[in-house]
Amino acid sequence: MQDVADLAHVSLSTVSYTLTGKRPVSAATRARVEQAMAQLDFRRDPVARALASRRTHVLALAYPVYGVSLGATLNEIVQGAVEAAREAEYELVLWPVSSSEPEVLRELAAGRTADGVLLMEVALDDPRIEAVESQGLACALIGRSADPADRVWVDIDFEESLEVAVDHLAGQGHTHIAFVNRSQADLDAGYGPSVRALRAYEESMAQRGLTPVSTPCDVNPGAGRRATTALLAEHPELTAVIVMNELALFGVASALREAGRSVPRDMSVVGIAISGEISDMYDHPLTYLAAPGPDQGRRAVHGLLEVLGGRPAPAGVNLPCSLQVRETSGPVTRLTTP
Amino acid sequence: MQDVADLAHVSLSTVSYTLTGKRPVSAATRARVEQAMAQLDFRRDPVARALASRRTHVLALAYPVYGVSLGATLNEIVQGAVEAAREAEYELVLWPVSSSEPEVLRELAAGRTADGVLLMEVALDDPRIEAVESQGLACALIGRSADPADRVWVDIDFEESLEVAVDHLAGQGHTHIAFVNRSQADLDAGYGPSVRALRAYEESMAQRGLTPVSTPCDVNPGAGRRATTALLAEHPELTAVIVMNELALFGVASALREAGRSVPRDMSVVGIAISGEISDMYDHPLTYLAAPGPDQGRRAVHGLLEVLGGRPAPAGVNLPCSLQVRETSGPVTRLTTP
DNA sequence: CATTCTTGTCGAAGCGCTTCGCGGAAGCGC
DNA sequence: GCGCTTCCGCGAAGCGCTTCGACAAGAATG
Repeated sequence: MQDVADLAHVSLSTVSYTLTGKRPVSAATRARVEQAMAQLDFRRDPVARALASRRTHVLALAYPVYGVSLGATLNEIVQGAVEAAREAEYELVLWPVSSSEPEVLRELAAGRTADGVLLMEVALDDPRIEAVESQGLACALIGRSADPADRVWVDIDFEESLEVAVDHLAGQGHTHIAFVNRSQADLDAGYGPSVRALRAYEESMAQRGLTPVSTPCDVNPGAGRRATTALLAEHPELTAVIVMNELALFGVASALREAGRSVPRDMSVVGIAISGEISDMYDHPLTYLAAPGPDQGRRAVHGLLEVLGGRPAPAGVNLPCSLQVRETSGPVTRLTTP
Repeated sequence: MQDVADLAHVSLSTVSYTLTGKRPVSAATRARVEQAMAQLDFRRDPVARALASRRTHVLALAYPVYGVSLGATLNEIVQGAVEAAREAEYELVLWPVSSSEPEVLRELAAGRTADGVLLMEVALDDPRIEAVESQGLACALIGRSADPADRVWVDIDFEESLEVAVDHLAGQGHTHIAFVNRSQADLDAGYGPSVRALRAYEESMAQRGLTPVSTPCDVNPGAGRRATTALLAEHPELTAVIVMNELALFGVASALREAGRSVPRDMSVVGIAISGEISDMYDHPLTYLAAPGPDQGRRAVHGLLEVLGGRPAPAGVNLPCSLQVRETSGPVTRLTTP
């Protein structure tokens, strides 16, 4: 940095000020400094900068490496977050921690190698929040906690999503619509998405005078197949199924095939809160409600930056999923005998 | 740190030396210092430490966030790496970068916020290697490059794995064994695992005078189903299939079910280089060659630390997969008519 | 007993930046 | 022409550590 200053015939502090913009620098000086920096291929040292300014310009995202979700949906969020961070000249790193080991997260936060932390897959009562905040770091939630007041959070509007899905199917004449949720364990743990989606599904059905039929389902194709097979056996009158479970979707497909139900002639399938990438992997082009993945990541980062900037903490948002009508949903064409 | 020194009646540098161990400190002094640290709940600042010592004590793992692999297998590697790093008092962070954007990686490396970088899913000619090394950072490869000489790498022994798989099946009387590989795109890109596994499969078959039958297959259940269906149509004499494709496995299962082939009575299935978690998700307990995931991560970290420590760069290793015989493989029970 | 090591500790000089206080040079009104 | 403010730039003091040279003791050596 001193070299740059010398070359531009200014003092070292002036170079710093042109870089940080924290004090005015005349256009002429700025030009000379920038020229010198380019000439010397100067890049300021993030470590020294962090030490002097007490800001690392790093945002950490607690990345759940334990557990078997399909990367795609998680990674869309990461991608959005990375982009948003990059635009704000922040660096985003992933901290590999399981949600069940808040102490590890606490240690990481104590090191203060990041200015703020993004938490994904937040449970209703998530110990990680306290772990981060106890170290004085800002934190933003992707998915929301039990008491989201006064905190930055970004979540999916499950209420609306299920309403839209049910509406789409009901509008096509379906009256027997099932819902395949995430695992029973999630439900028991009070994991937001499972709980809220189930409730929303039941309400949407009730409003139309329809009887809800739902089942929890582990996140894997085999479980999806078994759950669907069981559902069909018990409720042969079903003509549509809503699935909020990435991996189970594939099992649903095979169960339907085995049951001799063709899609969408005999049976409509709608995915909830999944990424486009998953839908592309499906047998037929899948009708689904696209998760606002990248946008979630982006907004969470923005929220976090607001907090870091000392601005009033913005409230949380529920982002809508957008309905993508493809080829797995259609009007009822075969009358079922209940 | 000065507070600790005062409380222990020693100088600041002595505190530092008891922490780093770079100079001898008498047992008595050490005890006093440690007591003082405990009393004050002192934790040294990683940022200041990094600035002064030019060592961040951080290892970065380039984490491929684009692309749809199933988290499980990737994450086993991460877990192993995290543990190994933690044991060595290093911190492991994930840098979210796609393998197709080496410039991003170069920028990250230029910031020198990590001492070394782990690269996963290395292609035969991977531009990321140069991107990292050009910035003077050490790097270790998980999967190996075209010219792995003089570099730290950890890979899976595909040669042995396929030999073991073929041997296991041939030993049970199978003579018509197919191989479902990863995508054609991987094969074209010269992605090590696909290429080496295919070659190894063909050699193992040839050695026994058997005719190899293989197919590339995109990494998703639908593709797996189609590939298997096609395989069975063209080679009805098949009685076994080896699958090196996590997601396709599930499609293989449905295709077999649809073709009326029961497993393992009519057909044996063996997974290659997959994690236990995936196998658990399979319909029946799957016979598979377990990827040495955690061990790969662990060894890569150790290798990287050796290099950082200035020790002679250890050569690479091919780690074996261990055969886990479960219920999807068994002797031929029905004679096929070719 | 003088000399050379060894061992344990200290003070001070950085690491590469940010930031604070200060002051010179314009620009302004009267 | 005088004080006044405003605009820019400078020097220096850190940020919280590591590390180097120096230096007392005591141990080992001849």
